[in-house]
Amino acid sequence: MPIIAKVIVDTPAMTVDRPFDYLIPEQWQDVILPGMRVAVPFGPRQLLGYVVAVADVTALTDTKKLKEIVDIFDVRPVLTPEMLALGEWMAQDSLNFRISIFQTMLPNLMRGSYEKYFVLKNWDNTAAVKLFEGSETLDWKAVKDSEFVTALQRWIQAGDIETVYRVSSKETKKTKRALKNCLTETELIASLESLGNQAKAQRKCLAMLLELEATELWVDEAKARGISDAVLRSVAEKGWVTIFSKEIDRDPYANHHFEKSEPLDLTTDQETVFQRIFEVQREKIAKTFLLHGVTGSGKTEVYLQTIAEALKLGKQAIMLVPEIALTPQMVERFKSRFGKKVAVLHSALSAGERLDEWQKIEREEADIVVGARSAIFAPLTNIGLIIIDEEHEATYKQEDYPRYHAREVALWRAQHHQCPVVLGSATPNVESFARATKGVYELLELPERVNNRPLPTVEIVDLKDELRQGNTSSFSTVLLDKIKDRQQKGEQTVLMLNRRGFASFVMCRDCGFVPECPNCSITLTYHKLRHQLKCHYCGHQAPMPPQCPSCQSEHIRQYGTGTQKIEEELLELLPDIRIIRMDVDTTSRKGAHEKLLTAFGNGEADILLGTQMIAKGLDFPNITLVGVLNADTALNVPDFRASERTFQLLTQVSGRAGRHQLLGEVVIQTFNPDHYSIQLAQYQNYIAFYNQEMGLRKLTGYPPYYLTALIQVTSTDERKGEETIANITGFLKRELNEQTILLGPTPAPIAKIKNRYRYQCLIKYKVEPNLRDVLRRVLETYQKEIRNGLTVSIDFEPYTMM
DNA sequence: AGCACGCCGACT
DNA sequence: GTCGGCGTGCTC
Repeated sequence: MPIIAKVIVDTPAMTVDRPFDYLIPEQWQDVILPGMRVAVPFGPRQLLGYVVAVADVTALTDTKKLKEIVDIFDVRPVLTPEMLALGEWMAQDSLNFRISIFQTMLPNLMRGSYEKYFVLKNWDNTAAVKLFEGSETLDWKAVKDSEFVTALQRWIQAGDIETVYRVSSKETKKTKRALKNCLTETELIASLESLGNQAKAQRKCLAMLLELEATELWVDEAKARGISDAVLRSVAEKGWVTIFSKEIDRDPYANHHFEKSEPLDLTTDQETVFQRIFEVQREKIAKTFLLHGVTGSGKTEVYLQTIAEALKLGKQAIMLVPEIALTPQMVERFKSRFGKKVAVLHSALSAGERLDEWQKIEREEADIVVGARSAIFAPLTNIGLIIIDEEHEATYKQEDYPRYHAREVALWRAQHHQCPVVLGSATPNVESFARATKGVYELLELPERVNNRPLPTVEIVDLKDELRQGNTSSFSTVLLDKIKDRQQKGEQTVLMLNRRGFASFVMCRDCGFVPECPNCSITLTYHKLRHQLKCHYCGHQAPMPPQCPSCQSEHIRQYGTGTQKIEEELLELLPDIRIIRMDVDTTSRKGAHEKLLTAFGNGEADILLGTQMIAKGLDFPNITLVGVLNADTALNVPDFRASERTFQLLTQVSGRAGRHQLLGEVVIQTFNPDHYSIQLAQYQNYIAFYNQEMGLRKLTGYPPYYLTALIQVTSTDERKGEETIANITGFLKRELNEQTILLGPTPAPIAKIKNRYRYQCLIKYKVEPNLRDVLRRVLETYQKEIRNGLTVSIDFEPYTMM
């Protein structure tokens, strides 16, 4: 009989990132299992914790220290043994805290909610009774900032009051009012006859109940049939029906109807790819495929059919898509093919909806999970296939704690379940493609668009020439002519404004002064709506100065371009053009994204104007022109992946044009027409891009030729930060191989955020078997410095180095 | 992360 | 003398 539970407690700190032993009270001795959530006393507090193991003995020498588990929150484990093992691996591999990992694996509502309150014990203490306002308890929050804190401390010492810490789960169920018929058919008829003539509404109600086959009915529905609340109350009073709250699942797609779709015929290429994946599915081995298919080559149909095979084999499947591509269009495709078997997880769900979807998976009511990054932790127990669409997308890497890459988690789970992983992309991550050429992954290709649709023709426009010809607008002559042409033909245009590394800022024309955030080393962004300057990192706001604060000149104005400004500019050039604008402003409301896309799909606009969010997943037959207004802003970012990102973005957005009957055209406007990432995007020539990029990576010593880890130090004290990063770099130099390259120490590209100075050092290495141990030692050393406003963080294979 | 414990300066 | 500041160590 296990009497000891090993528990990871809810405190994300290095010193407690290990299991603590607790006694299992007798009544729970065969109830508590690994993976369950419990409440445990931890120091003076009570915390939520995850049982990671049960045992007969404790390794603790002083067994008097053992405390008992005080509460349990689950009847069955919420974390499977697989998830516990995965969590352990993630903790070791990425130096994450175990508690943070477990919490990301589960819906937010399963986290603990904490209460602290006082209980009055001595009612003779009149001052206390007064403060408690005659009640037995007093909430800590109500007094924590008041002048009574010292008095309370005194009373605790005297034993007049006690502090109570309580942890509970936040889970709630959504309920809906329902009515239950308490009468038999004969009783119903009798009651009907007993009613007087004036009780027409009650008669109608009973008549309805008679017709009803079920004994229960939603109150909503009764109302819809013309039975009012008042009538329900009177029949309930007579005991004929009871009204109660019934738990329901929140189904975010409850009001959608999905047309059933059938598998499409596959092209020869699709068939070859499908068969190869299917072969491995039957063999039940862990193998990773890289599916390189040009835009419009029908990757999604292959996904759908391999998933169908997984189901036929009695298995389940996970399909990850970038958050931004988790559009209603995408969900529609899955729901219409697989119906109720699909669970969808994305950031637009409310906490309750997310919990319900999770539970639907846990109860094995869903066999297919479609979702963004964290859906890789879906509690499926019999996975037969994992697909990551647009595998090159940066959103698969979580950049804050716990740091993880969904691709790596997918590979781990595939190993556990012995099933294939399919990484799909038109523009694979350079590292992934390198692995495919080396045979670590198996390369599968879809080189042609379905129905032999040609790729769109791409024209590159040099904005320097436009300027020379005196065109200072955001639209080149070529692009504007083509837009006009489409408008006349009734075809549609997608315009993308690339916002990466780019925002509208303010500058003084006379002295060049640019307003910066006082807390962060970043230029302030101009917001037209409020006529304000805003910092995107700390939220600092300032009014737009009427004069230059530096030279008093009035020639201070906004530079750079936002979608709003583009919209105005275009309306000035083409007054009768209909534009739908998609950016953070117009899509922040729930469902707005879907609404705008539907409107565009219905032909309610000539132009869809947006930021990167429109580059993916759009599939409308009438789009024949794609314009990229500024292709190169992403090139100016200090990041070794800048070219790769630019190439990927341009290729993706170009792929939106001419996907169906009509031919597509693309216009790319740039100041760097000769840059290889732009040149090669013109022909969607991934292989040429890959080769060129690999040459550069080799020369500069970046992935995949080197592995990387980024150490970042932040400090409120500039000197201390500088000192610390220097010490760490020195330490690393001593501990690591001679061949390992250390870039730094240097200030981070954004040298200050929220008044914290930032420094970094990039480790580039080939073989470092002890790297994790060495870095763990670094973290341990500076762990106590957190108190002095210093943080040290480590990111393996970073995606952004800002 | 919190919280207690403990060691120093400035007050009744 | 003691109240309360915050540096340090511990939590099964």
